[in-house]
Amino acid sequence: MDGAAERPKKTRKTSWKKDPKAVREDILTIATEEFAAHGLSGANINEIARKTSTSKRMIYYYFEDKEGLYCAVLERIYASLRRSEELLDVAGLSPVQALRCLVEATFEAHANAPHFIRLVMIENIHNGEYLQKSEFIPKLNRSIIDKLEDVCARGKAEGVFRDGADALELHWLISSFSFYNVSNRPTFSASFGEAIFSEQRQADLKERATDMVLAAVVIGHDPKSWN
Amino acid sequence: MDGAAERPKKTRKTSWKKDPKAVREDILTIATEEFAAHGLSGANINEIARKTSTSKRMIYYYFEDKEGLYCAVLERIYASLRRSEELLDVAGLSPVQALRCLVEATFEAHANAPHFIRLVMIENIHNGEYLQKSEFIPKLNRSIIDKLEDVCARGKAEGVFRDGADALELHWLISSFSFYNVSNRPTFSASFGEAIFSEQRQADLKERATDMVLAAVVIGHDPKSWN
DNA sequence: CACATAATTAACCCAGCGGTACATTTTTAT
DNA sequence: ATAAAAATGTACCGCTGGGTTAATTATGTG
Repeated sequence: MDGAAERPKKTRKTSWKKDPKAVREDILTIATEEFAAHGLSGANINEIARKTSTSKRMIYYYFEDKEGLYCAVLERIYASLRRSEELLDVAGLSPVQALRCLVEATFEAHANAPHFIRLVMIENIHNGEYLQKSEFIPKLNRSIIDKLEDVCARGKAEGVFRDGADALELHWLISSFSFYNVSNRPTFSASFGEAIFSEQRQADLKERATDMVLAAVVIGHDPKSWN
Repeated sequence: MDGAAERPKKTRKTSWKKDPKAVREDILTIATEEFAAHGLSGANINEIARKTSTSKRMIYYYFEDKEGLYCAVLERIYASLRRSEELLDVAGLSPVQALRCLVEATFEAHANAPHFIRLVMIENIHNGEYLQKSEFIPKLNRSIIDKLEDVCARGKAEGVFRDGADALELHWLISSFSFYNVSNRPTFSASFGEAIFSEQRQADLKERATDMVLAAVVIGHDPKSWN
């Protein structure tokens, strides 16, 4: 009706700071929570923006689009977990003790990184297509394999590990129960109760699983002889 | 302009069959694929309807809303997998052979049920909230635990299994690598290559993992004595 | 200080998608 | 037969949410 009233008064904030690095980090931190909580399609850009100390526009400014933001989140959390793996030093331990240490550390690291677990689950739902695009992710993962290979080699040299002991297979195995223990807790609890997720039972499980990994590589018994 | 033309000719199909059961099943089959492929929020009702031989209206008629459809899909696939577990009969085997058989069957069942795996992953992303609502799911899961308990009891009675052998822990362990092997294949491949997913390596892995489970329960070696 | 450029804000757009209204047709019960 | 109930089709709606436009302010550089 009133033509003059159409143009609203542009009463903007007249002053604000600039801090690109902090803004980027802020967005990534919030986005990590939201993607971990709701998945790629489930997460809401408006909601992420709202929880941020900045605006939606900045998300698109820095990350292009929703997928770009998701990729950045994924790479960041992968890098942070792998970096913590690199800190492990088992060079001074005997092969058996070194392996024991690696298994326990992996189990605990997974238990303490729920966001990482959830994001990896989500990425698997998407068939790993975003991880595949990433160039530097494969390089990151060498560290843990290198450590396991070293331990295997030493164990074989000392005559305590069987010849077939393989670093990649060990990693597959160790990761599997460490990951599953966190990732599938909801459905496992729903089916079988929460008992095994008590602190005590988790410690038991960790020990049992560790023993088992050792049993898989240490010479001294022959599963084929059992019946 | 033309008032008379507003009302379109209702040239409907003048005859069609009714088959409620088939329509319901058709919807569930398509919905299973779509939810497994795209997740709860990622799946699209219009798309599901399009792939169905019926209309969107029928989805809401039978399943109330998107969540209702998702729950129905989840219960259906859970039931089908558990039903196949019940067919396993290891009562005639020795405890060691029975356990071996159960582990291998579980590993293979998971490898051959990608939709189930993906839906469970998705349900875990949603913290198992829909599974918790279900009344008959917990009952379904008794079967496999019962079998493991029976095997454990027999193994202990015969003096071949250690005293601490626990059915639930065993199930946790067996499920973990069986599930992870399928669920995390995309990210694992992206990080470490596809090598271990070849047919041959999978068979090796299955055997190795089975040996390990046995090592965890069979008396005859002592992990604590290793160093 | 001037000016280009980087960073930021506010307001808006619009397609896609979950969900519904209502008419219509088949089946079933009496 | 006939009416009630179950099953189905068509068209539509409103809002959510990813993405954009354009203006504005801070910052670095010669």
